[in-house]
Amino acid sequence: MVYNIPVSTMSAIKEVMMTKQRAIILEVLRSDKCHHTAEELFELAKLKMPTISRATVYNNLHALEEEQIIRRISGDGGPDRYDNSFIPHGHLVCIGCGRVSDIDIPGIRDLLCESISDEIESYELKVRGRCKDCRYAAGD
Amino acid sequence: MVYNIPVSTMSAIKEVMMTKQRAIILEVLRSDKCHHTAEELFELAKLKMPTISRATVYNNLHALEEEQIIRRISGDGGPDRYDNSFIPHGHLVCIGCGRVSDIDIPGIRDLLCESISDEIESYELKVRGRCKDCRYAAGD
DNA sequence: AAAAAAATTTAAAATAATTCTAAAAAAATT
DNA sequence: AATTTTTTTAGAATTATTTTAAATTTTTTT
Repeated sequence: MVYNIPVSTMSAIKEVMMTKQRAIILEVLRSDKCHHTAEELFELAKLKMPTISRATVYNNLHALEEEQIIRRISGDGGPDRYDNSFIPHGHLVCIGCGRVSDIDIPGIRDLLCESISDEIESYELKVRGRCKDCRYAAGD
Repeated sequence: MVYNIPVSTMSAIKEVMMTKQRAIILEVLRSDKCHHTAEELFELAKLKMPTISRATVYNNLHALEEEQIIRRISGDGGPDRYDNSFIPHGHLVCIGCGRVSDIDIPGIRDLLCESISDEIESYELKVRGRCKDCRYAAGD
């Protein structure tokens, strides 16, 4: 079986090989909106391919990051997490339940460029506050 | 010698003991605008007290963070760094020289509160771009 | 299609950063 | 001054990640 398929989501950074393992890792990454750790992704990938190795998960996560397909979110105490989108956006780390969700902050890129009077390469924004679910549960 | 002095910079979170070690760690943290790693702070503290232990540096950094005197900046690949201010503000991670500097983004807190329609506890913002020095060196 | 070369995967060892532990020391309280 | 509490210390343990080198898979060359 031949897997030499250019990865579709990217605007041709490099011609990239799609192995079975890499396909599974991407599939798992895209299967929910969660921001999983490498270890979690390893466990989830194992359900689909029990022989997959932890190092392969790390290897591919690095490669996918390099190829600008996914983005690493530096861990807040715990291990790093991975976002299945490369486009920078904010993350809400819930002080209630601990979950990490995406938030869109319109106009932030321009605001940041203004602040450093230059173009920015990317940004990482983590907001600590309560997520919608936790606010609702608290009756606000 | 008695060190039971409430820490001045905080709005009384808890009555906190000021040991020699803790004073040195704070002193080192405040001696420059750099955002040092725990290991760097340990080395700098050793210059002032050669017997200080690495665990003490970690202990105190955690305690100071808990007491809202300093803030931990989660490491971007490397180890975590510490900011001698507790007040959230942006950090510019220079893609040229790698240094981490403070940036002020006016109005960001309100923008973030709007985005999650709630008060926020804090935020962490890392912008990847070129610092003033590197822009200057490049002739822009 | 076979052989050779290149890239990827694997399992395990190594490393880096941080946390834990238990005993010693220092400080606070009685 | 004796007791209790807190902090420090050095080293062991743990966690997350990276490295290694051999095995496997895939691609390229013949």
